[in-house]
Amino acid sequence: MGRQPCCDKVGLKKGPWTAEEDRKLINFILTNGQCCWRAVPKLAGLLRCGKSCRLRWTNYLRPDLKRGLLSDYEEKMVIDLHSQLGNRWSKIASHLPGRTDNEIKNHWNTHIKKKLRKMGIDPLTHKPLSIVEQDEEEPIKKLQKTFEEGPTSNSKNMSLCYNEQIMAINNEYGVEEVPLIDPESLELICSNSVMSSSSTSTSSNSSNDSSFLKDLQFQDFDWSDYGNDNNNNGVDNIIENNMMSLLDVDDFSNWDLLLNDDIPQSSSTFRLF
DNA sequence: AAACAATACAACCGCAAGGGT
DNA sequence: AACCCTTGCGGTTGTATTGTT
Repeated sequence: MGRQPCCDKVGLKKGPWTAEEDRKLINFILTNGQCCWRAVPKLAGLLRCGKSCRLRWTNYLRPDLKRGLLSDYEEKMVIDLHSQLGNRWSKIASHLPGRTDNEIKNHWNTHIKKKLRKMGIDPLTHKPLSIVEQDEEEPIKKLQKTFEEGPTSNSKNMSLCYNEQIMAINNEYGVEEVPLIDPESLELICSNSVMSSSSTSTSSNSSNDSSFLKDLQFQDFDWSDYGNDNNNNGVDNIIENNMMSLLDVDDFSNWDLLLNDDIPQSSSTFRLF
């Protein structure tokens, strides 16, 4: 028995959203609020599945979203939170108002990972790469030892593929991607982490001390009630109680642009409440 | 100027959690 | 308890853009 698809995919559109589709979705959400995403495409006149609509709204069209690159402060927060929470992007995103889990995940994979590696930090463990490298060199050392121990029944074959095996190990561990540590930058990192830990009473490891996270808490923009009501009164409640959250937005210029076939690219002009 | 490669990010996919019946 | 449905999450892919040769 196969899994039931989230929606009937026959005839549904995939790929990038058009301005017209965005306009339809925004108009629908503005009029009706968020409810039962499965029904949204039909009601909004979209040839998309509900899941796609939800993602488009939460990751791109929501009025409280910031656009543009993460600031240095936000980036530092992401790194600190990631060291404590790991790849729990939604949890990390909850500490960064106006940023989505998807956005943070993408930024992590494209920018922060590289930055950390350049700084000599392993993005996975948040430890200096020298420690990681020592561990990673073990398989290569073992292999070298095997070859140094003299001929065996299959040494001929092994010698033929020694380089390939080294390459395989390097590929597996990404050694070629790992730059040597610049002692200066490492020192800088360490001193920074000492400073941050002394100022926030935490270290960068996975300690349970939550004071650091408390320090990082922003005033939340509360969407929790918005659209979580799935009963029949949901829409009315949403419109009555929560749509003001949307309508309190003090500058609709971005949406005006969008509704005029111009997708907003610049940073958010929406106010958080 | 064209072709190719690298990068950034939007969008998709599958799975799991949670709530309702 | 079992099933169904919706939503949320994290990993992955696809594609547009930018950089390089």
